[in-house]
Amino acid sequence: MSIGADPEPGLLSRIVSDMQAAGGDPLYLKMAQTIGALIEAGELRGGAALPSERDLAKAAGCSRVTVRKAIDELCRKGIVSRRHGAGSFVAKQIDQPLSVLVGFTEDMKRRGAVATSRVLEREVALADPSDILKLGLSPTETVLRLTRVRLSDGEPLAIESAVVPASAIDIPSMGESLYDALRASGNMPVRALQRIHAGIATAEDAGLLGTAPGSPVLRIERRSFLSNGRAIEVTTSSYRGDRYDFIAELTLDP
Amino acid sequence: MSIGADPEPGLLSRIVSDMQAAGGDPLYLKMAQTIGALIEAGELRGGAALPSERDLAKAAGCSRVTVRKAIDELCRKGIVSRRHGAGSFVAKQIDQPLSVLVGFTEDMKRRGAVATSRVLEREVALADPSDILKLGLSPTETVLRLTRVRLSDGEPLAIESAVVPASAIDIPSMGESLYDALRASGNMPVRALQRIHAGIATAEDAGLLGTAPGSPVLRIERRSFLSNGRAIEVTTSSYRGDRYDFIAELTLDP
DNA sequence: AAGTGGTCTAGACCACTGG
DNA sequence: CAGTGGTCTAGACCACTTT
Repeated sequence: MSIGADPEPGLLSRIVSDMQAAGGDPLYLKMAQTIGALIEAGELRGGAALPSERDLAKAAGCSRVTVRKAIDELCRKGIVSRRHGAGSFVAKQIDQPLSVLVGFTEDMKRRGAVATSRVLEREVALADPSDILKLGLSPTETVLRLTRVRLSDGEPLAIESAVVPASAIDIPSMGESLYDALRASGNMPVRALQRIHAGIATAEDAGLLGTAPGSPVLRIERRSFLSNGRAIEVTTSSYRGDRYDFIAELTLDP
Repeated sequence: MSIGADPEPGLLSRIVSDMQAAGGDPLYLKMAQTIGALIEAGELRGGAALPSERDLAKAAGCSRVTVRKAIDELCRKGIVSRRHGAGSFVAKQIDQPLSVLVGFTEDMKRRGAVATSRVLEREVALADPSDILKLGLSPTETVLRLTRVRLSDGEPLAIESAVVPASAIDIPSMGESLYDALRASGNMPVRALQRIHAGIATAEDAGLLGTAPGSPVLRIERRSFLSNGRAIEVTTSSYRGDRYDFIAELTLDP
């Protein structure tokens, strides 16, 4: 037997004992979280074998169906892969899927920078026709329009203009992060579509971004949706082409 | 009862009878395909209710677990959404998730245009250090390097340079489409990461794309991977900023 | 209260991988 | 060959929505 590919001895009991600690989640999620934590903590290296589904079920005192749901979850996140007839293994390349729905603040944090911003415009106004169309509003609704220069480690990186229905956030208590405010009011989007194209900085863009007019910018229009499919945010941004890359993941089977 | 939200009468028998036709796939996939086909054919509109899981199981003569797996599949693709305690419904906005892994030819087809190309360079050569790094090759391996101007409906849209290990395709039989060749040799990637940023056209770019030097371009570097995680393709492209948008989907939970 | 999806069980058989 | 994941069953109870 090739030792490297076999489940680490004692792994089974580690998983089961750690699992007791988890909260009120369903059993299959607890198991997925427990195994996921062991992987993220580096205790299970890439390529390491998980215990077999039957062993996990026996040790955890649950059915194999439940174990399968737990491993399904880990496969969905891409941190475990299955091989029919062979076993389940920790995925080798934990290439962070960077196409995750986050706001500017979190995006910068993930890139190891600190986000700040300078507000250019902040108003509550009647939705204009374009907002009505993109957000699916009624013509009498009001929106918060927030235009900011976004800075990364103190350097201007983007001009961002966000529009959200005024009813979706508690404006007085809102801080720097729009997404924190959306989350606080239970309106955090779960999905977004981005349209990305290349443009060149206008004189105004250049002044705000500290670049030369005619320099390249990445223009991004983001529409974000709640889990019920309702649009909750439209943001248009212009990023400095020389300082920002957008990373997208594509998959074969949608 | 609100008629619009109830399952269409006769729907159950439609699903079950159509299901018999499907091939050797597992039962849950057959059911998912059958329902998915009804939705794509427009027979089930957005918001329409599916029959309950118990009804589907009874009508199809299978267990509810199997029905749930079928509906899981449809939910994963985003064409059905569940509401606990209420039912399962056809998703309202079948906003095609456009961030699907396809080559230029298929991308243009989906946008309703015809793709052609003009080959600038086509050679089999030793992998250079950059290829070795990005594709994980050994220094003695050879690669196919294919540089083309890509045209959409006859107009230049992009300059694309692809590198694949020579061992991964049958070069003599290869046609216009690199992805067709990869598929034919069983090396179709299932996943890719794209790095996208904005740039401006050099004089050479401009000449090939038929634009002015200094006009905006979208520079895309794509690395594609097989299901076993091995890198199979690196393509760098420059798209005309005025004629191409990249569309990406972001989700909250990776 | 009735009906829905969400979780879970304790089995079973099949298809595949590996020694 | 033994062991693995892949599919499937016939139930059960819980949590939630709707009427």
